[in-house]
Amino acid sequence: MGMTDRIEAFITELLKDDTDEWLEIKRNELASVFGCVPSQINYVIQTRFSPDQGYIVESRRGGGGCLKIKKKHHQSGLVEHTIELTGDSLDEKTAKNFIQNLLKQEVVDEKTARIIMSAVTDSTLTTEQPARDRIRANIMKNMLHNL
Amino acid sequence: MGMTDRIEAFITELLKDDTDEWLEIKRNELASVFGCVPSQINYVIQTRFSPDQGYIVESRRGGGGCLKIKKKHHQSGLVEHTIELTGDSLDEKTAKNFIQNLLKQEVVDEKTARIIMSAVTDSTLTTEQPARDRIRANIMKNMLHNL
DNA sequence: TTATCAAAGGTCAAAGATAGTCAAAGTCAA
DNA sequence: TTGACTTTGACTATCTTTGACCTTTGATAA
Repeated sequence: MGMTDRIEAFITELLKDDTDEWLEIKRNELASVFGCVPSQINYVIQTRFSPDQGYIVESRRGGGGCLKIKKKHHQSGLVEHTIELTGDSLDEKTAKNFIQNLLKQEVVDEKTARIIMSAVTDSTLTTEQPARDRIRANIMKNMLHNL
Repeated sequence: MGMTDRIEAFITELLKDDTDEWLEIKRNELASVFGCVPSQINYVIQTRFSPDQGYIVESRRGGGGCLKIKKKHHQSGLVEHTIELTGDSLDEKTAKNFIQNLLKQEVVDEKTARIIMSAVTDSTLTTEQPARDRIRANIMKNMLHNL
């Protein structure tokens, strides 16, 4: 397991406790704990704690600055929320993030996630853009409705 | 016994232990153990651990990347047969029949059938023919491979 | 008050680490 | 000999790690 995965696991663990609260971390501090450069933390945040993956991140620079991370919670249910976010067009990467998020939140199991993923990857959707992203959005929404 | 057969045997042996778990291997590492080029591992995977042969393979590139292999649990000849029948083009009515048949034979449960159906109905596939039936076939085969 | 400085965090592109693809060359049995 | 299967390696795609340089903020000195 690489650096990024370890830092991800660390943050995820911290977030488990603070349900619904902001988790505050110091970028430089965390970096030195893991023995990596500070900008690696940004990479972790960008690739593992994006809005698509159900997180909100804010930050403050300067003295006493920090990163604040929070897990989103949805009143209307994650599935409905994901359908809304999908809209009329959906690219492959975002689709993947959505599915991973549903899996992480245990809304779907691993097998279902894989089946859904297999229906919306670029390798199966052989149409030209922008039709491809529109079809992907359609398929995604339909499947989610039938969860 | 050639290289490919030896690598196949090696992986099969490893899979025997992890029942129902993902087996993780490093492509480059395995290649150097067997003293072959890395791409030989891909050949082994393609010819010996394909979906048709009952395996699911995923992978990650980049630092910390790896191959993940898993033996599918419920091997049913019907799934493979359906994949064959699907071919390169599939109309809606036939798709529906296939899914109902899989359901009747209890190869898939109702929820899974519903999800698959929702991905291949005409109402989601908004492309013009004959592209529509080709995409439908793709989606169908991909999903079946991941059952 | 205002200029300046130090202490955060942000950006981006290059380098590094894996895996994938494809076609040419090699091998072997019928 | 020929055709199917195997082996190789050059080139490609993707993900991660690192570091130089940039921006923002709060504190402090003038």
